[in-house]
Amino acid sequence: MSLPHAILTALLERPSSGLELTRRFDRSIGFFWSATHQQIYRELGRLEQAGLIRPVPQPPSRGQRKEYEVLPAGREALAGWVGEQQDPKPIRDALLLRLRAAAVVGAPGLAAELSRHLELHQRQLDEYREIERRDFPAERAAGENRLQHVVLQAGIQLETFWTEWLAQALAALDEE
Amino acid sequence: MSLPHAILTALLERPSSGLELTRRFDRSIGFFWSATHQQIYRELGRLEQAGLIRPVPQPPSRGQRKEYEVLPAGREALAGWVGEQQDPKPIRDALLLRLRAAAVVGAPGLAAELSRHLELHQRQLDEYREIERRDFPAERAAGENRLQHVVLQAGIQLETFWTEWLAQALAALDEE
DNA sequence: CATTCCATGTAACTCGTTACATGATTAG
DNA sequence: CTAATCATGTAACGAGTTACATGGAATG
Repeated sequence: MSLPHAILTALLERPSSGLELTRRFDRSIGFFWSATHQQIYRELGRLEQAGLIRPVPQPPSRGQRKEYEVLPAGREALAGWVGEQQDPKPIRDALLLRLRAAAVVGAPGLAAELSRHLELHQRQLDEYREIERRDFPAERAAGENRLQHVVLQAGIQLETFWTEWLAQALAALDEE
Repeated sequence: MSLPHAILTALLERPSSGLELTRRFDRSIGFFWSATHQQIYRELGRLEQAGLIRPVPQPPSRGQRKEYEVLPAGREALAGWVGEQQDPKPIRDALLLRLRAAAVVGAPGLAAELSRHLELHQRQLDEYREIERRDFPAERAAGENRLQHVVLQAGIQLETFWTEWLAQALAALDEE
């Protein structure tokens, strides 16, 4: 049950319409919780139904955009969720599965696929590093956005892991 | 569409009944692709329907266990899947989301939760290391199970990342 | 013979994905 | 005026989860 809370967080950071949310779920928030516009509209409906958000009364009418804001009940629901106990999800990765399958049925073409993934992860890593340079310059490291920085670092370290591991895996595949 | 291929891989490694598969999905295979017995039985039905596996003719009747084995068509389907292009899934992690939410609504109790996760990941890491020591002793590193070892190393490195990052996150949370 | 465990399933639901629909605004 | 794009949705499906059902085998 994370999507509604992802949306509540996003709306607290800034009230938005469905499309704006969709855009934001392609960038910052989407870096660790992605969602399509279909999911978002469905969830906005449920959150409004549940009395956790409401459409903000509009400046006379700009097209048909519907801007939402979080109600006090929504903020409380989010705070409660943040404090819950939730066990980490076990790893679920198709690439690892494919490597294991390759050990049984052979691996033609897998090296190319690993290289491709390596490049994709490298690109993502570069993007995160760029964001870090822009948003968290070294000399005000202990600011109020310590938490955001730590979240970004998780992304950086995860992508670093993938690039390093994929290089290892390629080396191992070479020796087959 | 990974579950059917996970099952095909498992059955190629060793023909099994539904319950045996369930057990194996709690251990080795489950370390990167978990599944419940309900999922497994449903998928076994589909795979049999599709002509990719079949129940192996039974030694007169041992209870009601139904053992399955992979047919040639199943092996081909698996080999094809291994060679496909599949983009890596973006990160989707509720804990990172909760940290971001905590930056907005506050974080009472989050430190305790991070510590708890740290301990869980540490335990998982220890388990992987134990498996590595048992199944991949140093001096025959270049054997035929190079690929299995590389998969296990992914698990080890991922858990290592989490333990290190959680320590950082706890430190950051402390300074709030 | 009652209970527990083994073994295989059904049913109902939620979440995420893919394909499609519809009306309003803007650009050429 | 037409086409593109903005913005909000609906519908159908598949994968995963949770709760429950059923019957045989083994144990006291």
